[in-house]
Amino acid sequence: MPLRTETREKIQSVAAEIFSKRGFHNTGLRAIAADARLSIGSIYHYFKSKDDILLAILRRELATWKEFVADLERRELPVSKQIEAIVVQQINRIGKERDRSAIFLLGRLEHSATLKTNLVEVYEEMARYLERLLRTGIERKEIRPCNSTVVAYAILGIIESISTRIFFHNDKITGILRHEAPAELTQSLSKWLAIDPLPVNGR
Amino acid sequence: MPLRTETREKIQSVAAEIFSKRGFHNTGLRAIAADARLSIGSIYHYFKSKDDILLAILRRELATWKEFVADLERRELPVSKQIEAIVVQQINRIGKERDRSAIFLLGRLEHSATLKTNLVEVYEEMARYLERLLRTGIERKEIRPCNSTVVAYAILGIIESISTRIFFHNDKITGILRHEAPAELTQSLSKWLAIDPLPVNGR
Amino acid sequence: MPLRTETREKIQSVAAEIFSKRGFHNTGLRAIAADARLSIGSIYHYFKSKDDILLAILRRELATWKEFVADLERRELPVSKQIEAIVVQQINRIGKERDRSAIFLLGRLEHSATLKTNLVEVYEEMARYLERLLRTGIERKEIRPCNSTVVAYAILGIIESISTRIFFHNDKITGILRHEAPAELTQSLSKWLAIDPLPVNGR
Amino acid sequence: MPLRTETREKIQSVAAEIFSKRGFHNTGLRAIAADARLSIGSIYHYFKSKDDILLAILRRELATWKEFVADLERRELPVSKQIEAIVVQQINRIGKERDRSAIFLLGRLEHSATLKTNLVEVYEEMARYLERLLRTGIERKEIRPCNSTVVAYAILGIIESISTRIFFHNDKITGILRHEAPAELTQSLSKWLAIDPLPVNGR
DNA sequence: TATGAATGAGACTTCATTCAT
DNA sequence: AATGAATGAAGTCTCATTCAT
Repeated sequence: MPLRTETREKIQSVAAEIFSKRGFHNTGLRAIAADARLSIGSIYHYFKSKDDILLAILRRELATWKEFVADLERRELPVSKQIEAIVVQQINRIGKERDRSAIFLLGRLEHSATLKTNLVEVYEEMARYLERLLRTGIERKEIRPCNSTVVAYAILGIIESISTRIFFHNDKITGILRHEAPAELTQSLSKWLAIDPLPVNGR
Repeated sequence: MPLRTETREKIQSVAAEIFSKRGFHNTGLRAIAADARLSIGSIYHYFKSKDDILLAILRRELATWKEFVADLERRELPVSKQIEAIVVQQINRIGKERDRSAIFLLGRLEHSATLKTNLVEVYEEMARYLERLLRTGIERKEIRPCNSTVVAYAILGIIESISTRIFFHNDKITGILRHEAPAELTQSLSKWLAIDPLPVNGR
Repeated sequence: MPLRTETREKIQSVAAEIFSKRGFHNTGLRAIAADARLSIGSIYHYFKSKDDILLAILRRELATWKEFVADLERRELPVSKQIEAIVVQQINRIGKERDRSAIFLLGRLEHSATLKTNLVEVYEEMARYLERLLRTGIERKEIRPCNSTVVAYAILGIIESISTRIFFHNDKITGILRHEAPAELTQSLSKWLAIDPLPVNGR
Repeated sequence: MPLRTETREKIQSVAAEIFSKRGFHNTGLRAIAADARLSIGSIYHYFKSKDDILLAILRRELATWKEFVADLERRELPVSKQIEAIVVQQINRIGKERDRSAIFLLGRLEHSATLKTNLVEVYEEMARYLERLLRTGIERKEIRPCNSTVVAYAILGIIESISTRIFFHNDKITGILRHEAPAELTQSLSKWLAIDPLPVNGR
């Protein structure tokens, strides 16, 4: 018999999947209840509102992200490797864990004013994290001096765009992105952020 | 007395602004009617449904984009300059023409299944265009060989991410992005896509 | 074709009748809509919520009451006659204008916290009015000195109790109350509030 | 370990308090369960429905009332003293025993059609009792001839109105009513019901 | 061309009640 | 005896759309 926790997680997973695929407003509680094999009423034992479900999903996603980046830091990888790892990991997760890779898909959902703050905060928190990472890399001269704010949002945009494309389609391009994006982006990022070679011999 | 066309455009502009800001589902026809100083009934003289308004907006946006890129081609700029122009122009439009810069904001709106196809097509059409452009650049040896599909989506993601951030907020970061993103991204793209220097003296 | 105002009044009257009879919480919008021969949705053109309907009813009732007492004052009746008139008129209205005699039936309805304030205020306003009237009577020596606060609430209670009994039943007692309460209460009030006769010749 | 009976009484007391304060429909079983420190399920061991709880409360209140009036009769007080005692005692109980003074507050609660009969019966039973008492007083020439039905409902209304005002508020007026109502009403009732002095000398 | 009252389907949510444990 | 997860009916409310004027 499912424990409280299991049912809650079930609802969250199911909702994450449907929200990601169809959007928040296009997903009725009927659909969530049906997929979770529960009555609509039951959902309200576990979440106090539909908004609350989305918030729980986002909190879980954010926690996962934080664990992941904390782990990267602990391993004391060079900054460029950390960024690479973040990009590659997010892209690889899409499709493998559809219900748990929603952070980039949900963050931009249409939202009530109440939710907006929370959703935006998740995205902003990731941006702040990347910014700090970039600045550290610049200080340590591991990457070239660049505008960390601009580059942070650019990197998030890349992840989001490619993740979304993979998530929502299943065609030839999906395959290309899934298989080739990690290598291409690794190379792109390395060129993008590489320290400029010293001019050997100024004119 | 406004002509049919003017009223139609008015509705479109008003709707583009509100859809962008609040989302498609969070925007009722009442709100559009109020902002356009029209009755709800009148809107149905110009558009056959709410979905239809969104479609019209997207078609207009796509046309604008096509004109813009056609112009770039006509001027026979080098590929890297064309890409640069596309990125910079989109970012500069945000905030200046809120009601006409919606393409990147609307493309990711939650949508009914019916609309989904159309919205995605716009995004895909832009991706296809960038892909072709990149391949041309590679052929002409103006940019380094890269996976044009991956890079195309990456560039769209960058534009989208930064545009969105500028559009929805008005804080210090907004300022940074607005003023510094064009230069930073120009530089980033140039490094990213630059032809690898010939190894001076192969081993 | 009914004007906006007529429909609004229709809803109000219908709702007043049902609320009075069955209570606020036991009355669904379905019932109001059905009795008003309208769709549920339509009701929301005229009232922004179910609470709002109740508020509108109370405001109308209070206005009626105020007109009535203002008229009494204008006619410069002695205080005891005014009180008598108030009591008798309220009792006579019950049954004649079921949809417009709701003030004493609605004031004590179960209510949301939001409504509570408004509902209570109506009742309190009537109490305050009676208090002032009693004090005036005492000053003018038209009625005996008494605690105007206590007596004001007592009079309201009498009206409420008898009105309610008439409203909700239709039996022998209803008839007795309807026909005999005015005379009995007139006499009762006169004894209750009469100036004590001077002891002619104290033993 | 609480005995069945103690738990049952606990539920009843808690429910009486909340029903009185917030109303029947505004009180969920969750609230009762929480206040009684019980699970919702448990409540259904002691009462077969929410309605049943209210009925039990009313039956208890009615029993208390009957005991009280039986005691008055046993003491063979004059009728006017009995009425006085009833009025004063009810008013004094409010605030002292919030959970057991509910009869006048509950009697007018909104109720399902099923409950209506029962609730009304309690009120009617009190009215019948007062009527009989008044008629006895008239027969015994202890009080003036009056319409016992009308006066019975009037007295109930007075008690109800003042009790309610005390129960739901806590302001200056609450204090006035609590402290001065017993004396004022005692005096009022005595004047109201006093035997008319014999005309000394006809004509 | 323009209006806005009217509609009805469907949204989210609450809650008394049941029942397996 | 006690629990609380699960249910499903009913509640209030929103909104795109229609249509008589």
